[in-house]
Amino acid sequence: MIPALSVKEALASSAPRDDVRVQGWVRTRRDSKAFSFIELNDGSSLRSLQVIAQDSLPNYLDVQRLVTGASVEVRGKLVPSQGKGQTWEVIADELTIVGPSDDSYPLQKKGHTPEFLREIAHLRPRSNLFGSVFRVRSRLAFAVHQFFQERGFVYVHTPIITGSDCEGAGELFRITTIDAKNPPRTGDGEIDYARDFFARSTFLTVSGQLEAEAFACALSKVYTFGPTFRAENSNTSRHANEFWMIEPEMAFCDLNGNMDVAEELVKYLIRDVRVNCPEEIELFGKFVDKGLIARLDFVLDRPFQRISYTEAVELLRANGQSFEFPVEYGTNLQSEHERWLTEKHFKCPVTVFNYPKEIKPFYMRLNDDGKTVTAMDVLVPGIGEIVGGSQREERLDGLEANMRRHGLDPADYKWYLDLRRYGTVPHAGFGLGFERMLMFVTGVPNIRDVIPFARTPGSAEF
RNA sequence: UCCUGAGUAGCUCAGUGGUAGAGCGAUCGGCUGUUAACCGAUUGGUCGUAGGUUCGAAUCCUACCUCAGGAGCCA
Repeated sequence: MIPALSVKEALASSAPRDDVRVQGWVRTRRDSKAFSFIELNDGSSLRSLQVIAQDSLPNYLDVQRLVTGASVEVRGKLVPSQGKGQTWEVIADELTIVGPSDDSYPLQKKGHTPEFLREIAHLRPRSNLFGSVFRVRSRLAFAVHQFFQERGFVYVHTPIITGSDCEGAGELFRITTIDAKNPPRTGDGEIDYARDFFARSTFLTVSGQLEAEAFACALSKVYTFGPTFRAENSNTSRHANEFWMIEPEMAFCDLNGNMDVAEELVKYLIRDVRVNCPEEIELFGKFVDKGLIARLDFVLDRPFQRISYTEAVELLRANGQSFEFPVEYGTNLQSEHERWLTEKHFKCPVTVFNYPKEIKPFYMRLNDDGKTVTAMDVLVPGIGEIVGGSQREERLDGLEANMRRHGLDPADYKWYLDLRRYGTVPHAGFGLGFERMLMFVTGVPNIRDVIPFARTPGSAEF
């Protein structure tokens, strides 16, 4: 049997072919006098392949009953199309109905709302929009690895199950094999996790950063790319409880180097998708966000705006713009403030750095002013924070002091402190939200629509 | 978790106290190298759930559920 051709390969053909085999799902079918047009899609490309099924086929009556959603295999000739709209089509010599469908198939030829498609998450990749989103997702993940591998970074698989329960990166999902109906108890009646599976409390990771630091202090430049779990009851278009995060960590690197890599990475990813997913980006520009392509190109063309937290606060206050929440030094910037900076004032991605130490986690390096730490956030229009990172505190005394100030016991972080005890080096890293990056390059406004099967509060059906 | 809004046919929606509607889809027929085809007919409903007000509720009230937008948390 001849090998099957993907729809993408068939459409890219440079010459007619006498004998081809294609497989896929029927997007739509139209009857003509003596034959039937079938649009065949196999997800290899946004476009479908037109198949001509003539009434001379022995199973033509069955072919005429084919409805959207059915799967078929076609053997025939790839020929130049007589009609407009496509260069190639397949004249079927043999059409096998692999799996029929029926009128209860929920996807129609017409457009559906993303909210409806979310309810049929198992079928939505068969739509143009979601097929495109997930092809881009695959390409974007590849580009992430390409970026780091080209630059000599080592990919590290940090653990999914972790015992670090106080990183300050949000609520955690507990991992346990304890019988909820009959848990072991300590003397004072509390659940005794020392008798749990790992002989201690364990959780799904909220960040691979601490482990990545250990590897950076050995392999110099590393990155992680994997799932992350936060048990936050967040109900927004840009939060999910399971998401993927990219976390580079670099030894002998300071805040400026960190900001350079973050900016380079974001631009690299945009450029890669622009070049390698042109049809998908065009679709998003047409049906999802009319300003998408102009915005992506604009971001590629100019440097990100860099501004210290202090300068940002001054700028926001000086502007006289009335905000719902007041701008005050020492508090986190509100979403409306970030939006104003990226969308109204600079109209491009903005990297804000050197935040007050009170509002940032213990591991960030204290600046010489004694008031700020080397934090940096990359904010992008429409989404807000897409990158969060810092130069890490590499001085043992300083790190221990930070821990105490945050109410943490240094004894719980012995291995992490060892990194400062033995051959400490300045190092820095950041986290890039993979889905947020995907939202940015596709223009898709809801994180639930860039994850195959999204996990959000009250929702884990699929 | 808080604030706001919305749940009516498979989908998108109209219907503000008096017989449940349209477009699309689907089905059947016609026409046609068609391509979000076209023409005609047919099909289609616990009006989110449970209470309440009223002679009468899709419509007014209460609670709950679900979804969306915004806020907080952050990636």
